[in-house]
Amino acid sequence: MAAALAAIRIEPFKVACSSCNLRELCLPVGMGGEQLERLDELVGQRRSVPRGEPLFRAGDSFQSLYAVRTGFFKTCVASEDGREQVTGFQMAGEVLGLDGIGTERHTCDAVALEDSQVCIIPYQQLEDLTRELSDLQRQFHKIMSREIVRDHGVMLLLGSMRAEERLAAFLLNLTQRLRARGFSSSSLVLRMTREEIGSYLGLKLETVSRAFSKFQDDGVLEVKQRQITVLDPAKLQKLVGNAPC
Amino acid sequence: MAAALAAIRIEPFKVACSSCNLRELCLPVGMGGEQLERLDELVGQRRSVPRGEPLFRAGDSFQSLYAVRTGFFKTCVASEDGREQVTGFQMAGEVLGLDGIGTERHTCDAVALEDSQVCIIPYQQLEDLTRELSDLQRQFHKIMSREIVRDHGVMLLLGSMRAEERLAAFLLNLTQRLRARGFSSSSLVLRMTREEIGSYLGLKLETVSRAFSKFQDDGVLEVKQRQITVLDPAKLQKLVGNAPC
DNA sequence: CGCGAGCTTGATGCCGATCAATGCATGTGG
DNA sequence: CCACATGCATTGATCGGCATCAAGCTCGCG
Repeated sequence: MAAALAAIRIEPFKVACSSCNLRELCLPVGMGGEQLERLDELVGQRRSVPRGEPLFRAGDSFQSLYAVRTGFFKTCVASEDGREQVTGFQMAGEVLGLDGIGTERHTCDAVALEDSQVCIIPYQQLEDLTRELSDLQRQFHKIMSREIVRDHGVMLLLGSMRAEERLAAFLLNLTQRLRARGFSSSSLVLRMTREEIGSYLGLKLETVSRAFSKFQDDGVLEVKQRQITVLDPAKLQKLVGNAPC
Repeated sequence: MAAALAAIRIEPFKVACSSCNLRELCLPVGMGGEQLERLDELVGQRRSVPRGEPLFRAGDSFQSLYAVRTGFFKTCVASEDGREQVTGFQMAGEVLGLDGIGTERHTCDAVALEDSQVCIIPYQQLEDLTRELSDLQRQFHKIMSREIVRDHGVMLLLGSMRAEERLAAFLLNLTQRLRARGFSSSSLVLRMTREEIGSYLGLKLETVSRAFSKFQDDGVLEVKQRQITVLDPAKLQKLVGNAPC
């Protein structure tokens, strides 16, 4: 109970989009001057989410979107009969909670995979502000649209790729997003378990593990538990899409 | 060439959302009076798309969204190496083209599965109007959000269901949407081939065919080519989600 | 130090892919 | 009007990739 309360503590101090180093990746893309000031008024609070704790759960009433400031999240949906599917992993600058707009309730769980912080974006106020700032409106719509396109990519992966192709595509996607944030694209630490990767990719954890081992044997990766080094990015790229059919 | 020109002919006469019998399913949900008039100004043109022809293709410049007025569409994405994945089937009242907002180019093909008509919703003008009409803005955001939620559902299906569960889930989804449009939910004519169903569900056409035959043997369905009758909806419902694990 | 969560690796089995043949409806040209 | 072509669907036989079951390993942590 105490832990649950701690999990939803809200940071009282202000954070400014205008001084955030993620502004080129996040909601403020392409905005300047006065627009950024207006956005600063909107996004006034952070929230800390300890590792393993939910930011929100399916069924929760929808009030806000969240921009990841630091840390790493997963989102997962469940069917009535208890099956779970990880639908995405989110890192700094990415937006969480878009699923809640349609029904005014969240439809998935968002769980921190490490100690994280998010910026709270009150949705009603965001809608009000996007009616004034067309650049913000445009950017918000783009974020939603890209989420749809990303989901289509995952469908393609789940519907037509074999296990090793899926893992290769997943790793390439991760390294690409890390590079966009100024991190090395050849060395990364996975924040999620094999089981979570497997759930995302529609595979069992053993299959994920075997694929990692295979990539290591083939000299594509070095794998030390969650510490991954990409030795041969070109070969990894080729592994995605040498269709057998 | 003549056929291509015919495919993009635009109907010159006006159609009004205010008098459309799909308005409770489409963009105008929850709007009345003056708002509907404004929407009528925006959505002024239809376009006919003959069976088999694309409404748009991946790579096309994005200008408009489309609301299906009559007919039936599929959307599909392709990877560089030529694999295809059907990402959805759209019927009357559903919106096509949301994928294009993010990059200002369409990222998937939308193809008519029967002779169809769509209403053209010029995107720039829609953005302008949503800045004035908060009800329209809200509804538009809900449509995008629900598309995201729908995609998550497909991921769950592709990532964790077995063949027969997938087909059962697909059929239940179809009948539900048909019922919402006033059609019988026990008798339906599929507008897509077994191969297209298979692509959507991550299965081969033979597997789809076998699952249909199995359902017929079990007395759940009557299957005559594309004419499907649901004999036992409860059993169909149970087929989704008796997880083996 | 020992426990437990997470990871690796091996052996086996099953579901769905693949290959192949046949059936069925629609349409077309002689 | 029939012969034939064509596209789609069904069904059977076989194969392979991934799931499943099981055992041992690694590492962080109380």
